[in-house]
Amino acid sequence: MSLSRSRREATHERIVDAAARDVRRNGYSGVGVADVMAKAGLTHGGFYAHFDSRDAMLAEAVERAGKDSAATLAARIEARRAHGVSAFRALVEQYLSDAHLASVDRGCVVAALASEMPRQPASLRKASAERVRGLVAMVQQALPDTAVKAEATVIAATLVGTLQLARALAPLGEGKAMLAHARRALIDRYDAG
Amino acid sequence: MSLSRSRREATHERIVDAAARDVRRNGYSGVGVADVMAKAGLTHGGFYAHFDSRDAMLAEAVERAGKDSAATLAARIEARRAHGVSAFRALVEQYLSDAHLASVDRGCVVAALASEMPRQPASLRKASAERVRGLVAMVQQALPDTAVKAEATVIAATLVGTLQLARALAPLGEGKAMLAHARRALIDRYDAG
DNA sequence: TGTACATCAGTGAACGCGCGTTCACTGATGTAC
DNA sequence: TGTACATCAGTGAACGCGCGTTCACTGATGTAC
Repeated sequence: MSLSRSRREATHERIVDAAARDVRRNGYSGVGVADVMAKAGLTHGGFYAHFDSRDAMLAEAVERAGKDSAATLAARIEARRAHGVSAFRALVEQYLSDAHLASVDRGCVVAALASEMPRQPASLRKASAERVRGLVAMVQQALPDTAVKAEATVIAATLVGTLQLARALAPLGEGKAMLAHARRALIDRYDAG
Repeated sequence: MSLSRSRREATHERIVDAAARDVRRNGYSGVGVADVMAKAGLTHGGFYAHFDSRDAMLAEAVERAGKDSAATLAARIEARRAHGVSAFRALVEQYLSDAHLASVDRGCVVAALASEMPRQPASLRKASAERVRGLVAMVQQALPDTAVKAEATVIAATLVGTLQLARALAPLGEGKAMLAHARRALIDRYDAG
């Protein structure tokens, strides 16, 4: 039984992982049950043994996507701090990096989904809003411990907005310049030291 | 013939108008052919006499939505300038107003769609990217004519990001406070005079 | 001015496909004795 | 240790619905003479 439970849980993880990427790449409405199951190496029939509904899976996927990218970002910040870079600078440089511009499906779930969040059913909205708060908290933590902490929401909004607009313009080449400009503006403003 | 052409054109306008609202309220994938036609007072059968495809209609709808909200915003800015308010302050106060938070379907198309733009087919991406440039141009125009003009993209990103995050958190009450904070931050920073 | 014909915007039924959901079944893993 | 039974994760076919697209047709508007 313990063996079978761990197997079931491992399968569940694989499904959520696949969905966490698909939801960032394709949006809420672009995640298909059969598709996700296939990516997890399964057939679609077994889906409802794992989730009550497609929406329930999406809620888990959003949470997973948020926690994954938060962990990646936190690790990156730590690594750069070890090299003497400030947490805030590391956060900005990572969030607004060319790599983040390109890898939507591994990146920030808020940037990937923000404009769609208000249209989701309640349970999904809730899971999504939680990711927004997570991002704001992360920015706040990276900020030097002064009165600037109050600026966390505006900074988070600037990060998200910049990445989104850069992606919208990306294949046309204007995206990277936009990122570079925003990196400089934010670092000059909040990390002058 | 001139009469029939104007009738056809008037119908076309009605369809695009309905779609311009629906695409902001429901996203690209939330716009249905039959739905839009019904809102324009028609049956769905006549749709393909007006557009080559659903995507072609969406491209027109995005353009229309952008130009409409830009015109509304410009008029609002002019009105407030007549009362001695600076263009930039008027822009920020209008864009980050509680009214704009609530009325997605009449508001900025970039804020309504940004995270979905990279996922659209080429023709739609192009129309959408054009709206991003339009917004940046509008911000640039409202900025006092100094070196700050270069900040237009970051400011546009902050406006878009703030509105989106506020909407994502809106029903939970955190949205309005977020807007108020961002208004103050932007005005203090760029409109201190 | 009036009649016959042509054009054209819009109608409504139907087609086809994708996709979420259901369900009877299979094969493997675990339990009872 | 071995045999019979129970549990359970996963399979694959099928259902039902929404929706984009097509098409033959209608009724009204405009043109020819």
